[in-house]
Amino acid sequence: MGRKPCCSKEGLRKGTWTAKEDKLLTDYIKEHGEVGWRSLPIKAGLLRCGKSCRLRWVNYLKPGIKRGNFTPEEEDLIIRLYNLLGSRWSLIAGRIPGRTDNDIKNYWNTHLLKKLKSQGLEPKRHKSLAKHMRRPKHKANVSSQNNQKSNKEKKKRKKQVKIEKNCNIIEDKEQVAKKTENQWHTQDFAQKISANNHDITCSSSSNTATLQDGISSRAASTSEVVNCNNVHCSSSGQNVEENDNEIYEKLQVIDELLLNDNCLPPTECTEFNSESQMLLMENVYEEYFQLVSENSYHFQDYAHSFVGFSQDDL
DNA sequence: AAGTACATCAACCGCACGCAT
DNA sequence: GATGCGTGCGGTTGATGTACT
Repeated sequence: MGRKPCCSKEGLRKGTWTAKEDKLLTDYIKEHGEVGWRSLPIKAGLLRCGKSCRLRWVNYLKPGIKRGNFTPEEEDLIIRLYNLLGSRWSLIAGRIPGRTDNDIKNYWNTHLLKKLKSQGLEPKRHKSLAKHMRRPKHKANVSSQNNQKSNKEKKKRKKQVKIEKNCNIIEDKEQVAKKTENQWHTQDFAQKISANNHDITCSSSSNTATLQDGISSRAASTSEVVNCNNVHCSSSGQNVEENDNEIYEKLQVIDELLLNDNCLPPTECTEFNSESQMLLMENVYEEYFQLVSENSYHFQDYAHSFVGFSQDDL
């Protein structure tokens, strides 16, 4: 059965937003928060689709959004992240405070792509990465958690079977990939990540609890692929400060990998030949970005030292 | 000044996913 | 398990601005 449209199109305005509409939307969200986009336009007195409202807020009206030119540091970071993640703009945006995915996507398509082409450094598209795209999990509310417990158990098992299947496929492709000319490039990088795998696989704190399951299963599958068995999980009982330190250290490890030229795949090798290594990196960075987004409050100083953003930017 | 080509970026669209029923 | 809803994502479009002839 086909899906209904997100909202009735009849009588709704399209195109550029007026100052009056912006004010209505901003005032409503300031009072009620970012909830219920579907019903928001009616409640706020807007003749707009809920999706349109969300987009306007997220990309333009939301406080903290940076306007204006990108700095060379931001450019550099975007290029590096694109090389690693492909066109996963939301993940890239999550690493660049104040910039939206739409902004970065536009900037990439209109500026950076041309710039790189003119330098003969046109990056290859990461179609295979997009294929494996996964969005971060929503946090379930308390009442629904109990109802879904049994379903979760079933899904967990299903997921495990799927992971095991994927591992077999990945191992086969791994063997093929090992025969390629660029083997040493990707292997070297993957080894560096796997060497630090024990540092970035698992943690638990109140706000990373939903991450635990995903990380554990992913870590198990990826560590199998690269023959790294140092998966361990810290359990509850740690205080918040210890967890913060732990996460902080993990971020440092990954940032080092991200920013150290010696650890990055060479620019001429932007398309990873081994799917398993690609998946490994994807998982590592997904965990990384989740950690950043879920703990951004704790790492303002760290972000500041990292790319020179001021605390006001965060 | 008028017409055209090109550049920019806000906004739209279709799809995928998680969750609820 | 099937279905529908709400949301978020990436790709694309089109309105507007700017440069050029």
